[in-house]
Order: sequence, then C-alpha cells, then structure tokens
Amino acid sequence: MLSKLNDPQREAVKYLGGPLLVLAGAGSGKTRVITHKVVHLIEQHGYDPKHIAAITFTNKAAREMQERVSGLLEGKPSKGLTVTTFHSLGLQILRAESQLLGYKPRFSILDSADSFKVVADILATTDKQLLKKTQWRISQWKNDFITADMALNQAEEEFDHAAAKVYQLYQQALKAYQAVDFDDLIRLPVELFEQHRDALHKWQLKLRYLLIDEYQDTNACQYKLVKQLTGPEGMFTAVGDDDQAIYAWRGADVENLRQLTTDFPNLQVIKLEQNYRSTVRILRAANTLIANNPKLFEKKLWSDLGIGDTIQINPAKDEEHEAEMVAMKLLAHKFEHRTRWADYAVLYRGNHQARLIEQQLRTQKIPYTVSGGQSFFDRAEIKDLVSYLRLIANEDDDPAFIRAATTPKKGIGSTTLERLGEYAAQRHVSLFEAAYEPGFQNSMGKKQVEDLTTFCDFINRMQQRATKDPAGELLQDMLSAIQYEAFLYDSEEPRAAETKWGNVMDFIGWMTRKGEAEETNLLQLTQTVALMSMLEGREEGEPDAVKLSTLHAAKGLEFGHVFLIGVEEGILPHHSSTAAGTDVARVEEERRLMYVGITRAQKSLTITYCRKRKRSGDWEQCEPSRFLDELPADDINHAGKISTTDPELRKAQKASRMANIRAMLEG
DNA sequence: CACTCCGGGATTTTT
DNA sequence: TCCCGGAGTG
Repeated sequence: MLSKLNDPQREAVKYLGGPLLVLAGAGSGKTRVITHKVVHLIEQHGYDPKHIAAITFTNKAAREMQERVSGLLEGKPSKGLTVTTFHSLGLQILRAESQLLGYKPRFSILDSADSFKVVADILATTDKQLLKKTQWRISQWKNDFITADMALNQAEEEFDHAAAKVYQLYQQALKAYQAVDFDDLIRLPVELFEQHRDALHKWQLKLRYLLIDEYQDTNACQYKLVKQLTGPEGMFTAVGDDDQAIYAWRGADVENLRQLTTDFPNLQVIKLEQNYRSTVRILRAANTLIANNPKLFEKKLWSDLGIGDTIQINPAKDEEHEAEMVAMKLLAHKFEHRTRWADYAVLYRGNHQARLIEQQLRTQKIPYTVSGGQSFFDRAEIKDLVSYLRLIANEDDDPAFIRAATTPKKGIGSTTLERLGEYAAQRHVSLFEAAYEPGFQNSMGKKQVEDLTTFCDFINRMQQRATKDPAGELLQDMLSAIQYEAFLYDSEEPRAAETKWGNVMDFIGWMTRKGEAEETNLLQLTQTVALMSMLEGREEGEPDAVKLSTLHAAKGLEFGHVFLIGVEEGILPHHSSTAAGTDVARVEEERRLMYVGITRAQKSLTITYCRKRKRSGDWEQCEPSRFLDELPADDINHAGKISTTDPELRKAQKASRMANIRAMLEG
C-alpha cells in the first residue's frame, strides 16, 4: 500500500513519533496521506478503528474521506472509526456529556436563521444590517472562546458594548430553549473539558489518534479542542496549507499553524511539494504569485507533468464582452480538444459575477452548474417539518414551538403567542409548558386555549411514540395529521407545491433510511439534520457541465481548464481589502484566493479582466489586478497589453507570441 | 398608508 | 441570483 506514495507522503503516513504537521501544497495528495495513514494505523500498528478520528470541515470532505478509507480497507471492518466534521464531533461529545453542562441530551441545534431570530427578538428591531452585524460579532467572540461576561468587560467601542449585552441575553435564551448554536457545538465541549478533567480523560482514551484536515481553517476554539483531545503527547497529524488559508474573515486563524510549533516543541513538519495536478507553467505562476506573501514555512510546488500551455490573460471591453469571450473561448477550446464540459470551470470572486456568464452559456447552449445554491435542509418545507421534530425532541425549544404552532395555520395567532410568550417569560417556563398552566389558560378565550392544547396534546402524543416507533411511520402519520400536503397546495402555486412536496417525500425517505441504517432514533436524527447541508448522494450522476464557482467554493476541486474572470483591482483584490487603513493581511488573503484559483487548473488557465465596468450608472475605468504583475512574464501571454498601433511594437508582440508557441511545442 | 413592481448593486460560506 | 430602496398605485 505504501508503495503508491511518494517519499514525503510515505514518511508522513509512517511517522508516529509524536505530533506531525503535514504542509500539503495544492494538489499534493493530502487526502491520500490522511486516508492511507488511517489504514496504516489500523493494519500496521493494530489501532482499533474506534480509537481513530479524522476530522474535516465539511460533510462532503468527511464523506469522501470515509469512502476512500473504505476503499483502501477493501471490505475489512472499520467499525467505530470516526470520520466527521468538527461540528459533528462536538455534537457527539455534547450528547454524551450534556448533563454536565446543564443540558438535556435532546437539546436543539439552532441554525443561523434561528439564531438570527433570537438576536432580532432581543434587539427588538428589524434593522437587518444591525442584526447581522451583532450576530456576527457574537459568533466571533464564541469562536475566540470569549464568554459574554468577558466580552462585556473588554468592550471598548460602543457597538461592542451593546453587542456583548445582546450576547448575554442570547446565551440565556439559548439555555432556556435548551438549544445550542453552531459555534456552541465546538465551544461547549471545550468549556466542558476545561471544567471536567475526568470527562476529558475519557475522551482522550477514546480518541487516541487524531487526523485533522484543512488545518489552516481552524479557529481558536477548534484548535483548543484539538489540543485538549490529543493531550500533551500530541498523537495527531494535522494537514494544512497556509497558502490556501482563505477563511480568516470567518474566524479561521493561520496563527494556529505557528502555534503548533510552540505548543508542541517536538512537532515534526513534513512538506508535500510535488503537485500531481498542474503543468509547470501553472505552478510557476502560483509559486511566483504567492512568493509575494510572507511565509510561515517555505514551500515550492513542482510537477513533472510538462511545461504546458502559456497562461492567457485577456482584457475585455466590459463585463458583457468578458462573458462573451469566455463562452467563445470555451467553445473553441472544447471543439479543438474534444474535451468534456465538466473539464471546464469559470471562477470568480463574488457570486453576482456568475450572472452574465450564465446568460452567455445559456445562449450558447453550454450546460453548466453553479456552485453553492441553497441547501436542501434550508428549504422552508424541510425546516417546517424539522421544527416539529425539534419540538417533539425538546419541548423547551421555543423557536421550534412558534414555527410548528403556526405552520400550517391551526388557529393559533400572533396575539395568542404574544400573550403566551409574556406569561412564559414571567413564569420562567417554556411556551409549551406555559400553554398548560391554569394561570395562562384562565386569562385567555376558550377557543384560543382549545387550539393551543390541541396542538400541545398532539406534540405530547408524538413524544410518546418517538422513542419506540420507526421513524418513517411516525413521520408519515405526523404529515397526515398536520395535513401538510394540503397546506402546500393551498399556499403555493401548483408547480411549486409539487416540488416542495417532492422535497418532503425525499426528506422522509432520507430520514427513514438513515434511521434504519444507523439504528438511531428519530430524535437523535433531528440533531444530525441540523448539521447537514446537502442531501447525501444528491450530487450523484452529476451531469457533464461547465462548473461556475466562487473562488472560495472551488477550494479542493480541480479542473482541466480554468477561466479566472474579473481579475481587476477592486474585485480581486476586493476593494474592501485594499481601502486605506486596511490591514495588509487582507490583501494577502486576496492573493491566496488568487493562488487557490490558479492551482485549480490542471492543463490550462485563462485569466480575464475588464477595461471598464458599469458602476452606479456610468462607466468606470478598471485597472487590471496588481496580482497580474506578480505572475512570471515568461509563462504568460497578456493579449493586447501593449495597446498600440505602432507597427514595430506589434511585430515585437507577435514575436513574443511565437516564442511562446515555440516554447510550448518544445515543452 | 401599505403594497407591488422595477432597477441597480453586490465580498467570500459551513456547520 | 437575491435583496434593498424608490416610485407608483389602489
């Protein structure tokens, strides 16, 4: 098995002498190292799979890794092996230790929309900007492992002070709801382990070897968790690439990479520099560009895949022309090289840039898929159902109570809910509990009380069944009881209702299958659902189509031929990163973004930018990105850079183009 | 007064 | 695409 690895890869797989950091350049086979190491630990060192945990950031990465490990094990058992995301691991820990933190095991998980509503309730405003900003600030504090009290003490600016107060109330609300948000899934285990050494030891014994993917994306909390779990011995392998750190804006801290070297003086560092993806020219471009960033660890990618095509840089008159150009070039290239649509990707900085490209691809009848898109579990119809499940699992979950009580409409109106809310707050009980209290019931009309108790009784009945009946059966019964299908067709266009109902059926099918396969009950599944973004297996049978993606979403992917569009000052680097007084680190992150874009390409790279662009009504001149000047002149063909009618210069241009072609032929 | 329709503008995203 | 704000309408 080890023979399929190159020297540093093999070394990384075999090294068990202590903490190991693998600096894995783009396309250098990092997943291969992690998967082989898992298998190596099991087969060569007798590790019980249940003592190994591989941790990723996304479900997709976890799924891929799991599949590849299973493939390598060729059917041999890997029972108990943990391959999950940070958040799922946190959930697993919280579930097991919930009572130590004063939570019941069936706590709810609030997604960002839910937590937004909680913040909105506290601030009692509809100012979305302010709410977003506050929610984001709270999240930042949580990721930095700063409590509400600490935040309040540290707050210097007025905004921070106000936000810290919201933070306090927010935490109180969550506790009352017996709910945690995404950040808590990491933060609370860390807090727990700080306070309960015995619980920590138990988990240290369980997870004896950790492998962490995309280490450069960890935030302070995640790093703390890793450090706690591995203990002073540091039996772990962290795999990352500081040059691909593009998530500083959401709390990821590359400093964690440096921190490793100080926290673990015996840290072994192995670099993976051989790239199995791109041609020499593409890698030279990537290397020279990123050389402009300060380096944590010196690293230079190389490949033996041949010199490859020159990198094309094409200016366009304007955005529309750019889109047209990309479509035409793509078409010509496909025709000439007999490639598949899926060999192409168009990458950009901001989502809106996809619009014009989409338009062009449509008119040219080129099939495409756009990255991102809203996730399956975020759809309203799914969240409706999940709110019922959450309430059944945890009757303290007031946000779920409100949604379930009002969708579909069942005679419970906003006034009733408001009064219920006031009463519940006064008595310090949940909405659900308050609904049954005589004190509340006596103050309300007969019909209101009846409608509320009918609803609560229904939830009660479902609770009774949830622990014993099969998930599928219960869900079916629930749907017919609340008449959800009729509700959809009443409130939506027939077409929309049909798709939504289809989604509901998909959801039920998924839950049923999951429930059977993993022998978990419906209520545990409800927690898992909160962490899912895409329906598993949805991407299967992916059609042959050009991929449109933001640079962020493209990380980890590779394409034969890449178009990088809108490479202008103000877009890449984005103007918010270059404004006066902005930290240079911001431009460095933009540079890494460009680096990520370049290193997605296997065989060819085409960069485009606009000479002018429409901005608030009138045309504005655009400057080509500073990053273009940081590419190696020998490897690029900057079309029309010397914009001149001077025949001498034109001749020179042509000569250089010919030189490029010759170099290409030789390489 | 509230609602709808249209045009313009836009960081990046996961759990 | 989605979201926001301004103008226009019932």
